[in-house]
Amino acid sequence: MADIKLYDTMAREKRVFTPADPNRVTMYVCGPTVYNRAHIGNARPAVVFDVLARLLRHTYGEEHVVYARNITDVEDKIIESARAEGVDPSVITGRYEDYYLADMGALGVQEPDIAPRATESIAGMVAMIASLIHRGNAYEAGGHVLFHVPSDPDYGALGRRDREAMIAGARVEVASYKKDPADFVLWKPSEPNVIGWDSPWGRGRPGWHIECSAMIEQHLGQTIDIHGGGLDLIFPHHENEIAQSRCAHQGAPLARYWMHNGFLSMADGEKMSKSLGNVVTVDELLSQGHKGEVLRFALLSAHYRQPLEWSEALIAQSKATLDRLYRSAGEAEAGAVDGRVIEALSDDLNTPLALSRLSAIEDAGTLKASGQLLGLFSESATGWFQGAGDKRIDELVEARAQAKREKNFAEADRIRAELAADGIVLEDGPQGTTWRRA
RNA sequence: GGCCCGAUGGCGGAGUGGUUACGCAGAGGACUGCAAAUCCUUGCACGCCGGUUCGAUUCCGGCUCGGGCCUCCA
Repeated sequence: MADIKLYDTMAREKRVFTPADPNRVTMYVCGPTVYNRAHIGNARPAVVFDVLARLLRHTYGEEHVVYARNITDVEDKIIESARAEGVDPSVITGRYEDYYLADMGALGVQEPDIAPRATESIAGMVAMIASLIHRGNAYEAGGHVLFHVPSDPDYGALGRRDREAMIAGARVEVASYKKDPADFVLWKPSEPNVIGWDSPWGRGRPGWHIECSAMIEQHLGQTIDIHGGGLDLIFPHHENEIAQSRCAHQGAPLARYWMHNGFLSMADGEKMSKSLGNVVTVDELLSQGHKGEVLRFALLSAHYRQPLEWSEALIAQSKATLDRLYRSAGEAEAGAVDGRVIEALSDDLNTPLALSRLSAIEDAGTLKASGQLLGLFSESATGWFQGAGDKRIDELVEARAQAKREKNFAEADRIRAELAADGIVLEDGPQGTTWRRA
């Protein structure tokens, strides 16, 4: 079995991946806060870590990988949305969770083994917060419970930043009840009309970071193998998760490998983000007629740590390449996965290299299996090119064949043009004519 | 201001101390009634300036440009 190497953000280098227990490889990825539709940038980590999960399953066995991706369903933006629509927050979260799963599913993302919701782990959060208070790492102030950053001498290791820098660069006013400017919220009070849970510190709701720590503890254990997420989560989110979990667990590290995906940018080179308003949602792209698998291919065409500029040209190139791969794979049954593809993926998930190696595969069955490891070839070539069958097309194709037999090329070309107007491309081969949707 | 990352041919994008993937697009050819698809051929790329070296796109330093993070944005 080839070694898998992963770039570990903590170590700042590629490291050979050795799970603590090869029979139970654990991975946790920060999932969505469900208050709006996922944009294509949000889809990158879902797709990237989906590929990693597939690779791990292929390497360690289907039953030996536990992949969790959470749903953050309590958060102030959710509360704002619910208030704006005049509905219960659960209406918002239920709706966007469904959308999220549908959108990711369209991109060929398999559902993780566990998809914990924050609201279902409140008890674990309360227990962890109580433990942190007990150990002197957290304190109650002004109705809040705060993590006291100076109580953790190792704070800041992931992002490599010292507290002076963090404080100097802070963009937000420091709340007066904080003992230290870097302290962050574990629990905050909820007004009577806001969602909340009873706790030793009064009715309130959890801060963002404690959610992940508690869900990881509950579902995967104190130390997991891989923790993933977007680059922007390194600080403060993952830094805070690390501090909370380590302090609550007598120094046990939260994760043995930290992985972070780079960002998508738009044509102007700027990061795609909600606050900049330059987002395009997965749903919009699908509505424009782009196939989910094409979008997936586009997302995988750059290495996950590299920036990727999202553009129409990228989508078009991805489609052209995928079309050709589908032709090569044809209707073949999946065979064994190509070793060179595994090798590429095993080298820190080098998907562009893996994709290029797909082109070099001779055997259709090997190609199909290898593509499927990347989440491609979700359907047969016929399904890919034709979609649902169409009797009218079949009739026109037959009529054209008749015209060709009669050497009536004018009529044959007229029919071909008629179909072309509907986006149907004809291909004459030795076994007759086939058609596909362009 | 602090920290970090990137810079490869028309486009996407690997990789490497010396011979420079692959894909898309383009060009030429074969095939085709014409196309499409396919096959073959083709393509003066490694941001700038120094350094190390017999030799650097690849290592080191500086610069320029671009991007990201700096309290809840994947």
